[in-house]
Amino acid sequence: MKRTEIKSLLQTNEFNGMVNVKGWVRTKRGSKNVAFIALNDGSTIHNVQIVVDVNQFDVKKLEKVTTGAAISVNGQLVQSKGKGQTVEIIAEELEMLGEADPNKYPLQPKKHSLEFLREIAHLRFRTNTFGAITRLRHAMIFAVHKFFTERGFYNIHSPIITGSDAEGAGEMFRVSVLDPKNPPLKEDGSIDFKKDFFGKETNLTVSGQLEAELAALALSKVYTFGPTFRAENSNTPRHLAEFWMIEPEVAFNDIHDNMDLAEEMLKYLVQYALDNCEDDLDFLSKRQQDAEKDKKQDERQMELIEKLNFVLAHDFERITYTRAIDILRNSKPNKKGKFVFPVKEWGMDLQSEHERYLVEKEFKKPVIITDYPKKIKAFYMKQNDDGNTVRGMDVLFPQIGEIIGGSQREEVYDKLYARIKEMNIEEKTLWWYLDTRRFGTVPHSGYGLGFERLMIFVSGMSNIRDVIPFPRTPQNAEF
RNA sequence: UCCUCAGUAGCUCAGUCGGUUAGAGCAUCUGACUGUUAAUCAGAGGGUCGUUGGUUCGAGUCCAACCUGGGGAGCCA
Repeated sequence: MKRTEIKSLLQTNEFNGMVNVKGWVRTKRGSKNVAFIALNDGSTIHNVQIVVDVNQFDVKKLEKVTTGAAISVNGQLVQSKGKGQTVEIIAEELEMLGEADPNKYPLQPKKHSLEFLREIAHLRFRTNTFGAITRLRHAMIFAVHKFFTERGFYNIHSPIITGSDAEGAGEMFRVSVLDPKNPPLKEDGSIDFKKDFFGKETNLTVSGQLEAELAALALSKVYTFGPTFRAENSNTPRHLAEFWMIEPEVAFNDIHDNMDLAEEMLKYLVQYALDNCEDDLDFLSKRQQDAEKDKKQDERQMELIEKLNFVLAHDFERITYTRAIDILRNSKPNKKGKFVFPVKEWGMDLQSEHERYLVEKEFKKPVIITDYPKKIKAFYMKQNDDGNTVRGMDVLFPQIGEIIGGSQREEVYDKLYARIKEMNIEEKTLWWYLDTRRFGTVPHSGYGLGFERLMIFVSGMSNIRDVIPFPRTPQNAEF
């Protein structure tokens, strides 16, 4: 008999005949004559209830039906007599697919801490929370491709192994096939990477931006969505060593078009989640509300779905770095000396306490900051006429901080070249990038969205390690 | 990497001023119960107190180092 997914079973209105369901047991409870099995197959967060007339089944077989076991059940689909569910299955045949010894199986029908579940990441898919996150994550991946496809973008697979640390975005993971104990050496004693696989030193990518720019300067609208690797020793709830990044790059777009695209995309993704993941968001909302109970009143977050709707309903605040500094300088916490890093002069980098203040206290909604001092930003950002600032933009979200970083790119060869020299970047490794400014260069813009940071926001989870199946962080690559 | 908090049963935690045989809830097991909703009720089993060293007549408790985890900071998306 063909398996029916629980998701479609629960939506059915037809109650005639047998069905087959397969899945994993969440709980079994009952009395002398009747037992109830809550079964889940991952197609939805909801379980289907299996009703078992204990007297019609082998006692030993039923004993093995414990939390975590996989079973297949044939039975009549009927309207439920009990409260709490509309339909249920009256079991006629029950087949054990895979037992789960209750004395060894670590998941119990009770609440587990997220820290504990991280230690059993191979099994945490089987919890409501991680089922919901996994389905939501898929929906967001799909929505990203849908958004860009609907707008005429082409997806680019930028290389994962790269030969240059072009962006200077962070420490890199080396890719090498040389014997680490006995590498070939040059005469001066340094490692001879000419003998390595690619004939040069190579690393895992820290960004697909530069390659995306090359494609944008031919196809006009492109985006990448791939894995990104940073070997920074970052230990925070917002950083991963391996994460997924979305990087659109658009020819002929200026910084304002870029902001429009970023805001439109974020709102599209949030709307898509609300439209397509209602059940999972409801669960995640309850989960979050539960977690919030332990926090102080003023530290509590807005309810998840309310928060998502709030973002949709309001325009992001767009301010320049200069204005941000003005606001911060005159803010109460700055005057009262509450900031760990007091805001004094123009030119300083904004600390996360400052970004937080702007987003959570001053504007109470997402904020886009533009026109940063060129000293604190990357070499490729378009220089303004004032000579001091560049057309960079950071989109700041509550709790997360920087969810998007982007800019209009410097398209004028001489200016870009001068900046490369100023910042002591090896121009030899960037000849191909510079070439695009020599042949048919045009203004263009783009940005990078950290996919897991988006997931934090949409799911209401507070730690980035809980929105990716197998997080890679310093000292942790177990699964 | 820095600051800070924590590590006690399968899980979540309590453990007073350093003092007898280290406790609870949940989970598990056994029994009871005619439809339960994280079922309920009764009982039972379950411990290298993160590791190593030190102080002490005596350490879960005090000290040191290390390991692991949380939160904050930096780096950034």
